[in-house]
Amino acid sequence: MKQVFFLVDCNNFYAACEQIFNPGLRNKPVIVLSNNDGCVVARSNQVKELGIKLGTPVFKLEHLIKRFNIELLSSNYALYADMSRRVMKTLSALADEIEVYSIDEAFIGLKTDPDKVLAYAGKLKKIVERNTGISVSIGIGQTKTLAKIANKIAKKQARWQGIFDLSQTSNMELDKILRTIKIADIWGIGPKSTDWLCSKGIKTAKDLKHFKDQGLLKKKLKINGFFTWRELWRESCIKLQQGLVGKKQIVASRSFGKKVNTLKELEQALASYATTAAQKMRGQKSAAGMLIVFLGTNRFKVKEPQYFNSMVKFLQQPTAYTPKIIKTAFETLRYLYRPGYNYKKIGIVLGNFQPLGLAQTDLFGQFKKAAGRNRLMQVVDRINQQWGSSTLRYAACGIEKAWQMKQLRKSPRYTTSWEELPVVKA
DNA sequence: TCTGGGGTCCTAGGACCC
DNA sequence: TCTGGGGTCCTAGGACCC
Repeated sequence: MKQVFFLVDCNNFYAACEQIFNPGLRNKPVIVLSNNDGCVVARSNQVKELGIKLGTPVFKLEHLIKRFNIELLSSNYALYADMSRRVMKTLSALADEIEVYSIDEAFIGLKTDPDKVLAYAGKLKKIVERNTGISVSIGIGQTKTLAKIANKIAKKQARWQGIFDLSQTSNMELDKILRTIKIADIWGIGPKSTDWLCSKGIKTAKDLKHFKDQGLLKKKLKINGFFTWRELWRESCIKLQQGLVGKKQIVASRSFGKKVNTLKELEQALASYATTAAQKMRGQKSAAGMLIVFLGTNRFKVKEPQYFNSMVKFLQQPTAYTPKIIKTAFETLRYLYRPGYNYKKIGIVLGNFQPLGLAQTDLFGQFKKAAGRNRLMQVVDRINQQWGSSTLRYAACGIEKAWQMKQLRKSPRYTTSWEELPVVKA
């Protein structure tokens, strides 16, 4: 019995979600766009083959889009979140230890006989695909870092059919494979570390593994980089994080779909994001002890005057009451606002969480008031959950919302809205 | 015209206390 | 009047992830 990690990663997740519910999109080049329909966040295989990179602004792709008849879609997070939940639920039923790592990835930890590893991975893959329609790739290794690397290989090299195992390779074979992995493709090694390592002549995962000066490594890449190095030697340092972990902070922010320069419009947008963030926070049963408001101009317009700023505000009483959060955010915004700029973005961060309902209060009267407010918020959340997210709104969020982001190509919420269920024509 | 959004963790340095 | 060092907490900034 030995400990192995499986990294299960959905293939082209957002594009795949769209293709499941719209068969006309299958086997076609599909791009899913970021908010405001700005740049590429997901691609179907056909688009990857065209060499289109993640993050490319869509206006740079006009010619390719026409030439190859690429389908463009706005991102539809309600759909992706629901599909993710289905995938993770299926995996959880098949695994003792699971860490949901991102919307489309999960680590699974297992103690097993080496000869059963591949069969188990095959079972995971088959059942997820059958239950959800989403195809996955699985990488296996004695550490999370190696499982990540194995997953890359499973995805890239078709002959492995979506499953690649590094847990049973000999040390010599492992080094041979690590030689083919570029330093920038290692989990935990970002652009800064890549630059530094390359300047030292370290270009592949094998080079890093055999780098001798551990002291220097620790000094430059810090403790996490050192863990990465040890994980390449099959020593597990980064543990599985199981269970539902509440967020430590919650951010809501968007770029505007049009020019915004009045305080009034900024307030409306801020109130809307504060509402979203507060609702999310109550979903994890937290109350905020702090909030940050930030705003800024469009950094790509180099000829326009630029302004970025943010401010932290601590709340004497942690609160989950949306009107209080909006009010505090407005006070903060008034300090930050400068007239005469074209603003591109505003946002709010909630943090310093305390469990909802346990918030300390100094006066009995305050306590009673807080209980009433919690009940009110529960009712609002439940109504919005059942009847659509904007059934009950705050007047501060505005009615017209000219600043709202552009999403001209959004698919229906097939799985989360009764009005938008897919209909099968007989 | 058009360039995403939402997170976590680590560390250095300052403030403060004893 | 002189003189010290250790510990903790907080915060801002950096780096990284999907």
